[in-house]
Amino acid sequence: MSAVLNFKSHLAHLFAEALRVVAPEAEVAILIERPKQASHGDYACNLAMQLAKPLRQSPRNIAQALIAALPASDVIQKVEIAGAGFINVFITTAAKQAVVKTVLQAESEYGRGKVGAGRKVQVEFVSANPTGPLHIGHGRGAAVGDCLCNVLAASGWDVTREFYYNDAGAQIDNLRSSVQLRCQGITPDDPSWPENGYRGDYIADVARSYMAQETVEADDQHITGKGDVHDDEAIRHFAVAYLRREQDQDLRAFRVGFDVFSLESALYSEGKVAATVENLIASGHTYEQDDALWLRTTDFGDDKDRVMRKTDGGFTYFVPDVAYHLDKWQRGFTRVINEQGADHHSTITRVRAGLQALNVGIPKGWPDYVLHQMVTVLRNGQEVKISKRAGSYVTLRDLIDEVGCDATRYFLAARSPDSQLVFDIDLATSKSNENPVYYIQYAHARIQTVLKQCEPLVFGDANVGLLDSEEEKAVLQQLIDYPEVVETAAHDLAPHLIAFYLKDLAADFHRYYNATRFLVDDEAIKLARLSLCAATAQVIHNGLGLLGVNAPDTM
RNA sequence: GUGCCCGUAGCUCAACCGGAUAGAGCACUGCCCUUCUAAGGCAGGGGUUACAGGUUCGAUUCCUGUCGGGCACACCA
Repeated sequence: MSAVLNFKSHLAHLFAEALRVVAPEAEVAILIERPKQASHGDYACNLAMQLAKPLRQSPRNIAQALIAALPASDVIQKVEIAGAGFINVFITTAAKQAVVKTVLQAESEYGRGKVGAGRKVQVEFVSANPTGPLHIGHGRGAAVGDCLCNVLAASGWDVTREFYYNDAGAQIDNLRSSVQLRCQGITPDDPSWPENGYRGDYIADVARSYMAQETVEADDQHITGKGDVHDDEAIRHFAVAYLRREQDQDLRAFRVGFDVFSLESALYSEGKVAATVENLIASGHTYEQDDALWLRTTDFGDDKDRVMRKTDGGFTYFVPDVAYHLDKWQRGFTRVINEQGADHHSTITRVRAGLQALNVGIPKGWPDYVLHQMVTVLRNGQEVKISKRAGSYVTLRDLIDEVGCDATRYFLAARSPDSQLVFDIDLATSKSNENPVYYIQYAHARIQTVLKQCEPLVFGDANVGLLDSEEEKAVLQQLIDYPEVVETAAHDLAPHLIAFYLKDLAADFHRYYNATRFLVDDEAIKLARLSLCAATAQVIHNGLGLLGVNAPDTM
């Protein structure tokens, strides 16, 4: 039996052959697509319409010639010309049925591809400042970033997940002074509370813990509170460790892990910031003005030059950022993707400009960025304003506790990062049935229940040729599509495509389930149907795995 | 004012980097459980794809402009 399952690329090759015969000179892209309507076949090619102009012939005539030149293939049942000149291809049912055995043999490997070819890619995401708990915006970054990593890994990339801590700036000093004031019993409603001090209750928790001389564990370090109200350095050290621990715990509860944690403070202590500044000066793209050092970012597409070293001698934040990205490059990551909130988009130009100015062979558009738009939270039909300073926000921890990890991850990852997201807490909790994640998980659970009643099952003997109802063909086609969906999600850096796909697969399965009885007397039919069920469950399992969502056996 | 993202059914979103009659869910109406999980399925109504032009065989998709929403435009991070 022919093992061709990637019909799209198979057909593309066939049409390329036909094109060489019909119009060897033509330079057109061969595009095979899935028609929306079943009557238009399984796959369609628009080559004839594209060739109409250069060949000065009618599309239908060209289509006729292309079909005549199309090499034979045992997966093609028939080819038709339709509409203005579409070439519609129908795949034999037998070729589609083969997917069942392929899935059952490959198991969790089904859908994994080799496009990445083992190349290294580093994905930086979350990268929250250690100045407070993770909020829902970080949650979106965590969900999107983690799924993106999973999808890239499934496409054959060697993925490194990295978290960058801005632990060395003005906001850290802010944190320190806020904690210090709390240690002294001063609260945010006191008139002496600084304008930009952190007001959240968690600051009081940090202060209490510090004064009680508790020990926190973060990043393999044990830090014990000194209890000394006047030791700035000890307070800063403890507060950062305390909040990092909180973030680590939240991320673990969200099932997100990292391979590497990078610290901004380390870039300073290891001299990487100083070295980067020296190299930028040596590059000739800097100048002194008004007692400050400027980088001529306008040489690289920025709309104005940027200060590197302030009049007070400190560096602006993007200088360590450039040093950090140079470090990524020197670690051998020719591909880097930064997943961030859209409120950081102005940094892109500056970081890239700094890297270009260094002139060390870094490509112009490096690194890549995936920016997710802002998340609005609705509670009781009202928007919850997120403000870290005012201390009002919805934490990731709240969401995990109230909504659950599965639903939260799905909700936050199931939308294009380019779109703003409205997270309605009441909808996600009180009416959790409406959440599509349950719809998908339910399909998986239903299958497991059915399979459990017939164990042990040996699908090797299953006659998949018996699967030819409309509902069965729809499910088969979905299973065939899965590897391509994974590949597209990785290529487009669009993990939400997995979520949409799973919803469609679940819908086709539920339709099949309602229309068909599996546990029938005819053993051959029963085994064939159960093999399709098992293959469907496998793909749901694999897809949900990419989203970091569980595939439960019972609900 | 400048840059980036978005605008599709009453609501939340799709439409495979230009394709054929723009699709789901929620909500609304009516059906389907003595048999595998009804957290499910079937049927019905609901649209000038914000607006106006342009590009071409063909536009929700690309280009220009207008309107509307969000984000960012520091010697803050």
